[in-house]
Amino acid sequence: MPDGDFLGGFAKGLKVIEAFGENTPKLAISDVAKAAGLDRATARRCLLTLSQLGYADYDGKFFALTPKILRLGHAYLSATPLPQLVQPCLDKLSAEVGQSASVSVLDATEIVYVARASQRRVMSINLMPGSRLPAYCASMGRVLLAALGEEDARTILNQTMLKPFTPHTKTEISVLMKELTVVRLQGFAIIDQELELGLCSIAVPLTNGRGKIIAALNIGAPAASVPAGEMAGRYLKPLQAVAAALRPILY
Amino acid sequence: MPDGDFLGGFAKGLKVIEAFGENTPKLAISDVAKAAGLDRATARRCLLTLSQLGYADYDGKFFALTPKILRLGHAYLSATPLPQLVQPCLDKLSAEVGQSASVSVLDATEIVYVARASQRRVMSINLMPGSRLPAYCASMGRVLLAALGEEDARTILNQTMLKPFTPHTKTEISVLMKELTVVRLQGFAIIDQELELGLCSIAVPLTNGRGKIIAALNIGAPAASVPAGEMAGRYLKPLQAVAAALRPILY
DNA sequence: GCTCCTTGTGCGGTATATGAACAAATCTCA
DNA sequence: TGAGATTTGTTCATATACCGCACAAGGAGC
Repeated sequence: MPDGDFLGGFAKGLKVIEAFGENTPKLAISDVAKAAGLDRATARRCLLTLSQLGYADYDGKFFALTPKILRLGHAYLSATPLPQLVQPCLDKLSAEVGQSASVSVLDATEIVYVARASQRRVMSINLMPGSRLPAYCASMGRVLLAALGEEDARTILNQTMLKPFTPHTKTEISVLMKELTVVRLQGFAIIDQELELGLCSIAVPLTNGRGKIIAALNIGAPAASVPAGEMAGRYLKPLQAVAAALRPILY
Repeated sequence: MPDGDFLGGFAKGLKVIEAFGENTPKLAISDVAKAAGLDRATARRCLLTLSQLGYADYDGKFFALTPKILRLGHAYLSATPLPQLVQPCLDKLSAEVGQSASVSVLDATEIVYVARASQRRVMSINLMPGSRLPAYCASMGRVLLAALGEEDARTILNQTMLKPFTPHTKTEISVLMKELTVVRLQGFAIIDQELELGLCSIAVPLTNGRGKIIAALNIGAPAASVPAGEMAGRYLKPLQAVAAALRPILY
């Protein structure tokens, strides 16, 4: 069924790149074929192409991506206005409150960090632009899901593997939906150690000049020094000030 | 001429993604075709495919990449051991000396940041994992070029657009080659405002367990607070300590 | 209204995907 | 250790989908 304007070969190649995930730096042809759901012959040609273009290395047995592959993602970060516009504000905010600050957008069920100013590390995972977290248990995720409206948010939650990262993680759709309503009303979201023990965070939406919510802004802090109850008191105003300052320059 | 194992279509698709560069967040079909050197019909099919897969947005006139495209590059950062292994050391180093520290690798004529711990911002450009700088005028670039050996380094310099970013930038191949010899002998490189006025940096190579240089590690500091002459005295030992600590765990 | 530039669309020739069959390596278990 | 079993990599023929050209249609600018 030739869709006319859909290039199956290209799509398969992209799947091959995505086959290289978290814990799989080096993959054999069959591994890739399995991970991407492709025929081994097809996977092989994609990999050899990547290798010839310098996007992958091949030692005769395993393929591994090269740093050149970063060009693809970096095309977005350097081309899109959002990361560039918010970075200076993020730096200032982070220095002001002495905690890490980040901006992220929604991609399906995950939030994607597009800019970040990190203070001392409090999380076990290392976040950077391009990093992803499940939306349902991240403060920015809650804000962005709330912005979608009831129905769309529920659709996304239904697609999500709701797994408890800590004993505090909320994993029931009804509970999460109620939480989203609260977030929508109060205009911010607070996460108390739902993603990682010892970590609290608070997020507000970033709206563009026309009032559309296009991203979220947050501050994360160690629960030991800033209990969840104090997050709003300490950080809500600075966050809202930055959001207000950014509004006119965002599109 | 069917190369047997090379997928032209896939290669073209990747070129289309790379067409979205620095100052071109939104591109029309013809723009992409021109930038990537493709037929308009081909560019159009690639773009529509990207759009159908969710990697790009199409408003009927312009295409723009979506955050989903970051999955491609992030596959590398999260899959490759190097960034993960060095990040903790980088954080410690950065906190210790109170300056930004980074690790990068070489990709053709450019260095690519694979990990970074940033202190207050001193550069006008915002560096993050995936960012690129020309190798010839960056301290880590000098280290990595020196590691290549005379001949390969010269080849790369010949491919490079040697442009003076500041009055201090060295742009003559003979001068640069001599500089590389010095770097090779002394085991580190210092850049004094060659990339940006007011910025000095010092870099050392990172070797793996078998003695091969696989990356470079640097510290950048404002020239105002740390003149170039003091860079080595202050930062060389900490850098070398980190490099030595990393050696056994790098492969 | 005219031109120039851009976009959308069919069509033929050609390169590419497919799946099975073969070869080579790796594993398993005596 | 060695032979069979299993997985893996590669090759090949054919049906198919893709490439690029040329033409038609839609806007933009003057």
